[in-house]
Amino acid sequence: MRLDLMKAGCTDKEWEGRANCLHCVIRDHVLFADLTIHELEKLVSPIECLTIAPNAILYRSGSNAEAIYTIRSGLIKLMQFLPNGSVRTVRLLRQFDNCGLEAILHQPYRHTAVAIAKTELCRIPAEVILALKKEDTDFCRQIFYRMQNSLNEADRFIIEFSTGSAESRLARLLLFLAESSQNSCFNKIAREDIASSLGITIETASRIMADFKRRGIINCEPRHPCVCRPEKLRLIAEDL
Amino acid sequence: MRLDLMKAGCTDKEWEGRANCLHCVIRDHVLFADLTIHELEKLVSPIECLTIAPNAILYRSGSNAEAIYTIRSGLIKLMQFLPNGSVRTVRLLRQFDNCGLEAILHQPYRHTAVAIAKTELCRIPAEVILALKKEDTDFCRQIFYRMQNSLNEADRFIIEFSTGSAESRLARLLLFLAESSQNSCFNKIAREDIASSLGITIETASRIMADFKRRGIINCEPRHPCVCRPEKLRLIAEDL
DNA sequence: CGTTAAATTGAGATCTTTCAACTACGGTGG
DNA sequence: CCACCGTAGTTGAAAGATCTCAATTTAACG
Repeated sequence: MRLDLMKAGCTDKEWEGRANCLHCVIRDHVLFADLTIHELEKLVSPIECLTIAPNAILYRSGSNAEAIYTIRSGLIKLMQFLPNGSVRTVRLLRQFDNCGLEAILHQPYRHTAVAIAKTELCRIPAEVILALKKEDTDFCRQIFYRMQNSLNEADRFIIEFSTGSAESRLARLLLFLAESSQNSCFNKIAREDIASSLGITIETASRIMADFKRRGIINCEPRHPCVCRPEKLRLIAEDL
Repeated sequence: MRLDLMKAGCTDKEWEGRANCLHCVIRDHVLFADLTIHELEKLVSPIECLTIAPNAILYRSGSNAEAIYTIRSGLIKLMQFLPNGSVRTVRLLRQFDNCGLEAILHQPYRHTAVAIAKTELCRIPAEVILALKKEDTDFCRQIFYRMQNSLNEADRFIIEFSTGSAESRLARLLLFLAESSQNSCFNKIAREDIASSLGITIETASRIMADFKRRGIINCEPRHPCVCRPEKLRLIAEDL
């Protein structure tokens, strides 16, 4: 796997590789929600939007954390390597989620971040955060909020993806993946990613997915997103 | 179980129920490490130290978060209830750890916090934090640091206590419990707490503990802390 | 269309749970 | 001091879940 960053305009194609946070479509949800247009204008220059392809590595565990990221669309996994050589996914990040917050504390990245799907993100250098923090004390609240959100997601990973039978954990994962879509569908996800997210083997993940298909709980046509039945998945998720 | 808070002097017995943060023995590790004595004096009054007994509930999930806590000694579990009625421990907190950081964001507590052992803690009302944040922008850094630390611990819970066989998870838990002591010992812990921390059943927890005793890996005399052999536990922890 | 990686499936071994019975321990009250 | 009680801990046996390893099929991609 190699780093494969493709720069892209933030919202406007003409601004290739440069952020246009003033007109950003997700601005209300991102880090600068509380800032005035004026404050924003001074600081946006070093911020860039980028798009990374599936399997691209955003950053590596242990490397120098120079920026934090906000996900605009797509799916990112945060992985951690175990002493015995295996790997565990500890977080799945989606739209509005943040990663790399370690950068604010000048600590090295604690995970390896890899795109599962094509992902668009905003890259905010640590200096920008530190500058904003100095100028605007209320800006801290935004960071608190982001960190608290990460903690929520971490708890959710323990509760939903690391508790109960493999079948109910997988049901919860599919519900999670389908959460953001209106028509209960989710993009293809590798069995290996399912397995490392749930702490099970690839074979078990495959068997349960096959079983869900046979029972008509999910429907995955090649080249298309999978469609699922949330009511049925919820029954399995709660072990009823 | 009922709330059983016993107030105790912070460091000086004469200050019963009131904090004496200026002379606090763990001051360098706690939230106010970066503040001057002068800044501290103005704010310590509403802070109190308290000691809670085993099984005492520090706060309940969903209740109004009015204060954050720093643990001075002891062991606290953060629990979360599942839709199906069972319960999962998502964090084990020890000396220097914090909980209830939700208070800073005026969010309700997200866990139920219960003492596993007799625990001493400092209680810092949310207003104190907010006041300090206003006066001292660098104070935010301390909060960032605490939150980042909570994230570390959450990841650790996933990696160490929710990954691999029940045996290696339990070995990692015992290493965690013995971590702070010089002579590799840890206090008695209920099988139920082991089970809810590792996502296994009480019986499995009991069987593995019994097996560890038989193999001479741990030695638990009644009325005494357990003594363990970290080298052996590490081999099991890493599945070698 | 061929090549390669990913996904699927089967069968047996191993691990974990379940449920039930039993034991040990720490109080409490006589 | 001891008998009693309730809770927590232990153990056994069988069922069920998951893993391992190997073989096979399918899908993806140039």
